[in-house]
Amino acid sequence: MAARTTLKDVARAAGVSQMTVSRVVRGDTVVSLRTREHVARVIGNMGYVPNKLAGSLAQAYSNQVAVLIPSLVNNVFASVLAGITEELEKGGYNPVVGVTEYDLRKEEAQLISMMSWRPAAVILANLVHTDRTRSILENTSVPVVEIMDIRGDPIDLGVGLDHEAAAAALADYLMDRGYQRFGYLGWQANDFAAAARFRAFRARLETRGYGLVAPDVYDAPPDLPAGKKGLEMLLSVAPKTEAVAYSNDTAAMGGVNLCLELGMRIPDDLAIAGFSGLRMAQCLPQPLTTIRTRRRDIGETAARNILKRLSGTPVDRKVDLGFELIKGLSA
Amino acid sequence: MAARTTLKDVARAAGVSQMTVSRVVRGDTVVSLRTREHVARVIGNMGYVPNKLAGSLAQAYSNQVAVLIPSLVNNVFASVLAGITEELEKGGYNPVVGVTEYDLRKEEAQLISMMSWRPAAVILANLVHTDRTRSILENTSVPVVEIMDIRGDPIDLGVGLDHEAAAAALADYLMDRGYQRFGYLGWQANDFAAAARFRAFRARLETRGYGLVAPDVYDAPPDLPAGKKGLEMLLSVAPKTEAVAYSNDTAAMGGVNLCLELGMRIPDDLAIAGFSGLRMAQCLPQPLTTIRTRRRDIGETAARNILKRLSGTPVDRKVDLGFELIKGLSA
DNA sequence: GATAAATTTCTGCCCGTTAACAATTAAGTA
DNA sequence: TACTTAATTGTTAACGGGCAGAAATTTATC
Repeated sequence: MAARTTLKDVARAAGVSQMTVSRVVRGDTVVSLRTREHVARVIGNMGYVPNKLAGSLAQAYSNQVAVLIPSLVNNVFASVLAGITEELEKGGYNPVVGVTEYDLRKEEAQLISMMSWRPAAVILANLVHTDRTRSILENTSVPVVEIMDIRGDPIDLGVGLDHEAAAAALADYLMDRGYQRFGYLGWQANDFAAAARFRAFRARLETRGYGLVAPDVYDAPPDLPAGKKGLEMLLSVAPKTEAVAYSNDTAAMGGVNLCLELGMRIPDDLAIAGFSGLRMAQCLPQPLTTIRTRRRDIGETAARNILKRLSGTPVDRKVDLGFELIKGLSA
Repeated sequence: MAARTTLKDVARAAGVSQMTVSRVVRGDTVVSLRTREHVARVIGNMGYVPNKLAGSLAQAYSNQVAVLIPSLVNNVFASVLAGITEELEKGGYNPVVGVTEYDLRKEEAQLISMMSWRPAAVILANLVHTDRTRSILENTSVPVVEIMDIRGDPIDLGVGLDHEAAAAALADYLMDRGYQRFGYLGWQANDFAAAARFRAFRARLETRGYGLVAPDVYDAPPDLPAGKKGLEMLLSVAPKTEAVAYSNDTAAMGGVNLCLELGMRIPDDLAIAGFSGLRMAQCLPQPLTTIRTRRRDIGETAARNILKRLSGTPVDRKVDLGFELIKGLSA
């Protein structure tokens, strides 16, 4: 409503120079205690809020960190973001979130938009980007962290896990358990990490002489209803399937639900495995067999490494947080 | 790495004036097509990204919208945020997200931090805030939307539903179905909307002569495991409970799971109701009885009203998106 | 070729803040 | 008292672009 009060206004009201007010705002102790208290009081009375646009412009530096994630509704990224947010806050930084919807074009557009705010760092998912995105990231002077997937070379820093190794581990486990006829249900053709898992899973089966009865990658959000429908379709095509691996726990829960409805026993009639290790899936009547990833940790580590880098501390270029096979009762 | 390229650099490289480049960047059609294309090409080659700090500073205007939500991990807010994000994008605005963790102090701190970026608008949850927060919001000239709960008077704009009415409707439904011994499981004492639902639910029971066997509001994230444990505790205290209302679908699913494990039949041995209408809960073997709220719509409407307001179109001060009682098979 | 219309440039000044340097004041010392 | 030294406070010039208005240039029209 009212015209914003600026440094100048405060300075005039307090009878000091703008520079002095600026110093007080930033808690610079060179200002004498007396003036500091005086100015602080005036600031309080006038309800002055410093303008970071101007501040950052002058400093060529901001406390905003650009975060580009594929989806917010996906619990995995929500956790990652929660970790990022919490850790960044400790260093006085704020995340600015952009959602890419697994679309590299949108990622690029979002990145450009965010770069124009001169963020202090960039966090984004996976290692696959458009040429333009790469070029921008390679030429920026701020830290860049690529999270989730760490196969391959990060542009600057990387934090995550080896999705192929994880998928292979799951395949091995299922084969070791004696299953022979496998199905795979994955979604989002452009979720590169998920796609990599799918390929690695199939490849591992093949190295041991097995294969997929009906490999399928649809293009729909991998949620519970999709998991249910997907399994229905799979079973209609390949009714003798013994074990189904899902690209995602939520979808796997849909599969479990379908079995409950159809009266199929898990894992005897059909074994089901997921990916992520959502707590929720461990609360099913039969805890889900799945791969636990350290989502929150990934976010925290990414943020922590940014803080380190910004403060000049050396940082590991690549952090593998690993994964854990949860041997549930569903497979 | 390289010193940033600025308008001036582009102008020099393209052999035109800064003003012309500036016009091209902003898509001003007064520039001839030829020059526009030429300059655009140079911009592309040089990887120039305009500095919005400078632009916004000059214009006292930004395209960032501050969004303060209680939690990201909670699917409800993730959906709301998805709606906000998508709709804001259409108008060329970007959300800057802050998480308050249901803490009014954090909300205040986040708000102050965000206001210093001169956002074009503010979206935050519920109508309860600290005095300082209220005062900041009342004195700002930008649109403010309070979402989720619309009982009471919004500071500027409001979009959501009447949580008390929703809880009362659920209570009525359960009583009409003939249940007599009710339990309630809610979490997060400082989730004001949830608290209001709890009170309204209990109040409605009482107006018809019923009551809660063991009212409980814990302080933990209301997720599936919590819903399971909560029900365990409730049943140990009040084994004869006939119907349990949860403050949240996710937690309710935990209750359903416990019943499955214990071999209790739903709704004969125990009726269960939730709140939110998550799609996931409709995929259970027995779809959950619950209240469907229009989460995504709330986000979209909030964002749309901001766009309207910013473009000078008149806007409804308060939008009630209502709710819908889903008569599932769990109660 | 003259005149009007469409483009493009130029020149300042402003946005609100900060870094670097300069100036002032107070305190301490010989 | 004069002279250092340290502690404070002030001044100036960016930071990168936007906007305004007048002047200069090019292009189109008759």
